[in-house]
Amino acid sequence: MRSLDLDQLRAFVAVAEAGSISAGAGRVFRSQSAVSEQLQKLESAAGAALLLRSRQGVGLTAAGQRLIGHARQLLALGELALHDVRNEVRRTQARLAISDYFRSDEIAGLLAQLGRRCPQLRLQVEVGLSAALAQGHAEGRHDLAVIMRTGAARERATTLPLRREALHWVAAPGLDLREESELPLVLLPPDCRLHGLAVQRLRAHRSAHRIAHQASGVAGLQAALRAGLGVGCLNASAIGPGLAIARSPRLPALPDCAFALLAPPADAPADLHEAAAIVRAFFA
DNA sequence: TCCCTCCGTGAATGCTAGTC
DNA sequence: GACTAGCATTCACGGAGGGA
Repeated sequence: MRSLDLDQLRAFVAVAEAGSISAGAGRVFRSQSAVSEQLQKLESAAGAALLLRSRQGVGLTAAGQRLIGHARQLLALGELALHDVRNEVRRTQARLAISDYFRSDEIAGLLAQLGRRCPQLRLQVEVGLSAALAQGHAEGRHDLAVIMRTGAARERATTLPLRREALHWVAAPGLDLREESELPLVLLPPDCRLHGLAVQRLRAHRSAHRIAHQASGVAGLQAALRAGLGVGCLNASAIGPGLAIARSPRLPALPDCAFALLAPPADAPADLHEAAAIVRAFFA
């Protein structure tokens, strides 16, 4: 009866994450040839090819993709077992803040991945407005924060770019704005960056407008837009079903927005830096 | 103590993509 | 086409550990 060797699994995960046997070998502090042989033994034990080898590096086969999730769980379980028998309690509190404009289905996927790959983390998640989250991070109330930015912002060493998205005017499909002397706006409160941006752009464009509905969160904002209460401003990935991009000469062009990660400080526990790396990889 | 097995290292080798 | 860099595999060798 063949069984899986934890050292071989560790090498396998390292190689898969590094993208090559050479790079993976460095991660497990072994020579490249030793890791190559470990992988061959693991494949022999598994009875299937796990890696697609090429001169540019390695990728995962279908079997490898199935195994890697189990491998991570087994390694995490092994760590947990060791800490248990040594009577060590290793739990790191991770206070994660995420912009409300970040897609909720992606938040679930991100948190699931963090839970799988960092089982020692005790996650505490807050979803809110980016300005408040950034302030919370600066004041040490959040360890990591995924925030949305519009326009130029002062860069800090701990600010890591994640991705850019287009901003759009959004409304229920078929909403007719021609009858409205003032554009009815559906926005979050004034401390929301998109609220300020939308109003500023409309003023510069000399488009008359009024706040028709002020929602407390993006879900409420989407619901109000779907109900036809007016036109709002959303990033591309937040335009959910039942909403469409609104086009009118009265609506000025909008800039792109950017999601960024406010990472933990350099002296933070290694678990938090690992979590930050996972968040970045999630966006890659 | 000897022998065997396992595992790791380093050198040699082969292959491919990129560069000049 | 020659050269180089980067990648993988193979092989010889040595150390550690276990059994007789």
